[in-house]
Amino acid sequence: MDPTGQPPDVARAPRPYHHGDLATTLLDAGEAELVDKGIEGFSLRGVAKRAGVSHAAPAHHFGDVDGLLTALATRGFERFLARQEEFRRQARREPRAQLEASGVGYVAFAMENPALFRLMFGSRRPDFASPGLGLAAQAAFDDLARHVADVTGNANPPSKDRAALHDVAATWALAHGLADLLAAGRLPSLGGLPPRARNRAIVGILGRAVRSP
Amino acid sequence: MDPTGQPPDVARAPRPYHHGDLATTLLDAGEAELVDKGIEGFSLRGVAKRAGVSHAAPAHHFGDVDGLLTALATRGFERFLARQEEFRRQARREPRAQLEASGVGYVAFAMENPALFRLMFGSRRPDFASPGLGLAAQAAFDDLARHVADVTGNANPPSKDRAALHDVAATWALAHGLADLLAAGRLPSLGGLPPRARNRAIVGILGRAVRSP
DNA sequence: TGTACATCAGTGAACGCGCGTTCACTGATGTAC
DNA sequence: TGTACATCAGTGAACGCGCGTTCACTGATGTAC
Repeated sequence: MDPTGQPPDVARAPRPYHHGDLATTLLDAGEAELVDKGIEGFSLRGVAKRAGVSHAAPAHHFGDVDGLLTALATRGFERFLARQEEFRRQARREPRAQLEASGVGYVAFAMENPALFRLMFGSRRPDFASPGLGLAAQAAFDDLARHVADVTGNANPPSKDRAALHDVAATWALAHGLADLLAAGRLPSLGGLPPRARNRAIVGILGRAVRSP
Repeated sequence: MDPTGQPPDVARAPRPYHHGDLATTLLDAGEAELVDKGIEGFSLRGVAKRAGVSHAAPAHHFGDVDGLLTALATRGFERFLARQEEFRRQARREPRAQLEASGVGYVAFAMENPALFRLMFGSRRPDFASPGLGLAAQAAFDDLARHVADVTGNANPPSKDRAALHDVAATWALAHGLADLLAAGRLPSLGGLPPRARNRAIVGILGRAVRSP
């Protein structure tokens, strides 16, 4: 319990009329709302309440509720890529190790942010036709495809080359399937392992997707 | 346009006071509602309207809205298994061909019923602790695990044997990832192929999950 | 440095709506005798 | 075969609620001169 007896998310000092960075605060509050209520129970008023702001305030930054969800998904894809990069930075430079690190990061992100992952991959509410979200999602795909190509040595675009398509589809599907099942709590015998053992298992499984040339 | 000028889902003859099989009608209407509105826009009143029945009627059969969603997911898992069996029946008896057919059926079901698939695998609203749904979901997993074991020749339970766990996790994740991505319209270069070519590609990809002994 | 003014960001009341659920009811069906 | 009665299945009105959005407003900030 907070010793002042105040709820921890209420500012002690009188908050200035202007917030400073309400957009970011609202995105953080939106993520918390997603975690708590799921996409199905997500509401603009709930987000505003979490942010400690009147329920009409978000409109100034995101337009309507779908605008906020689109922004949340966009930031989600950016973090998704960043998480994969983090794992790659700690891995050997060799293409295979880099691809494995990407896959582990893919799955780790989903397990760390299951509600956000669902918004990004399992909801129709964000506007994927909006340029920001469209580009962020495409960037994640392109990044994975590039790392697959580095391993196979096949630089042809998947849309033109059947082998390239199969390689990238297999890798993506394997990572995505593990991510989705583990985020949902399916596969408990894998998800319940301690993190290091789990990541080792994931690397072993992901290795089946593509073979080096 | 219907030549009688009547909406096709309105009965011509006065409907008797008792419906006969309202439970099934409501499940069908629920699936249509899912397809149209998604899980996020799903409402009991919408389902009742589709079924041509007062909005209080569903309570007699399913209790509340979550009861209906749980029943929908349960029937979904039963159909999911049945669809895989259909593909297996048309395949060679050899274990590898049977497993491939299961995977193709897994993906086909998801592409044919994307909204239902999402309810089954991507929503927290159905009550997975209810015996009916719990058993139906477990049966689907057990079925897949059995076919994986038939291919690998490893009969140890995945919870005890690491190799068995990796094999079943890899197969499930690969099928599930393809299903989820294709159902969502991601992977258009694969999803856009004509059905026969698509299934051939899926078989090729699924084959990477496990190796025969 | 001061002042007028435009713009921006957040407020709080109000709106209309669709929702899930409850409730007393009524029509239909099944069963006991 | 008839009748009384219990049970079942569906109705329609009513409830209270939380929602997204609109709106006139006000406090704060930035800028031109």
